[in-house]
Amino acid sequence: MDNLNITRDKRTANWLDCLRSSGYRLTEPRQAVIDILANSQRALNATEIFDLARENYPSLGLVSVYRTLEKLEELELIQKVHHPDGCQSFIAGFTGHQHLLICQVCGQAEFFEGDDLTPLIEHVSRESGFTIEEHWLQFFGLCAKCK
Amino acid sequence: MDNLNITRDKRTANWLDCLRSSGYRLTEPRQAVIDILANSQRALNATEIFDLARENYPSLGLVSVYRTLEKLEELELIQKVHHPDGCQSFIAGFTGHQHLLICQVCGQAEFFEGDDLTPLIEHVSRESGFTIEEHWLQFFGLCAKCK
DNA sequence: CTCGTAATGAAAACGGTTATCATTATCAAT
DNA sequence: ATTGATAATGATAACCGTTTTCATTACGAG
Repeated sequence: MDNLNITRDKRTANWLDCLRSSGYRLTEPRQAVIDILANSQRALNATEIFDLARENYPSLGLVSVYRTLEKLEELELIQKVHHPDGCQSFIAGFTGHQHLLICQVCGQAEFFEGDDLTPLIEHVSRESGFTIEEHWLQFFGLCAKCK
Repeated sequence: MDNLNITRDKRTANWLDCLRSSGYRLTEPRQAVIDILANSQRALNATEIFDLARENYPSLGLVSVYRTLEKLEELELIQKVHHPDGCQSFIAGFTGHQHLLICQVCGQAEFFEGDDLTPLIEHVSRESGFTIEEHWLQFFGLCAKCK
C-alpha cells in the first residue's frame, strides 16, 4: 500500500489529518488526489487531476476524483476558481474570500492580501440600499516568468 | 450609480440597431430574446430566457436562444455573470469589467462605479512580479427589498 | 416580388458531471 | 492478527445543459 507513502509535505499531511478527524477514511485514491492538488501552483479541474494522479496511481477512477473534491471543498481545504475559460477548477486555499491573482498564460495562481474595500463597500452600500455581505476580487495578468 | 440612463424601449431598439448594423438580420426569435434580456433586472440563463420569451413567442426554439446570446455577447451588449450557483447567466451591461452588486435572494443586479483599485493593483503587482491586466470585482448581499 | 442565403426549430450528438451498484478495503472492535 | 460492519471504490449507465446537424423558413437587398 505504500508506494505513495514517501515523505509528504506539511500541507498534504494536514489535509489527511483533516479528513481523518472529520470521520472520513484515509484511502489511496484520496491520497493520490491530495498529492496533486496540495502541491499545485495553479487551479486544476477534475480531468487534469485525474490524468496527473494516474501517473502515480493508475487504478484511480474519475468518479473518485469528483468525490474527493467534494470532501475537500466541504472541509474548506480547496476552493473553486472562476475564470473566463471555466469555473470548475480548484485550488488549495481559503474560502469565503476570493483574492486571487492568476496568470493568463500559465495559470499560476497566488493569493494576495492588503485589500481594504471597506470605504468602497460603504459607499456602494449607501448608494444602492444593499447590505453587502460578501465580495469577490480577482486579478488577471502575466506572472514574472510569462511576461 | 446607474451608468445607463436609457429607457427600456430605447435599449431594445439600440440592440436591434446594433445587430442590424453588424450585418445580422432582424428576426422575430432574436427580438423575443432581446425583449426579455434588455429589460431584466437580474442575470438570466438560457432556459430562463427560453421560458420567459415563449410566453410571448411560443414557437421560439431553445437553440435560437443560445445563438442569440452568442451574438449579443460578441457585440458586448450582454455579459456573463459568475455566481456561486452558476456561471452561465447573462445580464445587459459592459464587458471587460465585472463590477456587479448582486442580491443573494432575488438575484437583482446593479453595476457600480467608484472603485479605485490602482493603489492595490500597484502594490500587488510589485510584490508578486505580475503584470496585472484585468480585474473582477463583485459584491453579494441583500437588496433593499429583500432585507 | 423574387431570390440568395442567413437564420430557424427539431432532433441527434456531445461532453462533463452525477447516480447506480456490485465489489473492495478501511478501521474499530475483538 | 482477525473479524465484520460499512464507507469508499471503479465501471457503467444515466443525466442534463450545450452544441452540431440538417432540411425548411423567412429576411431583406435588388
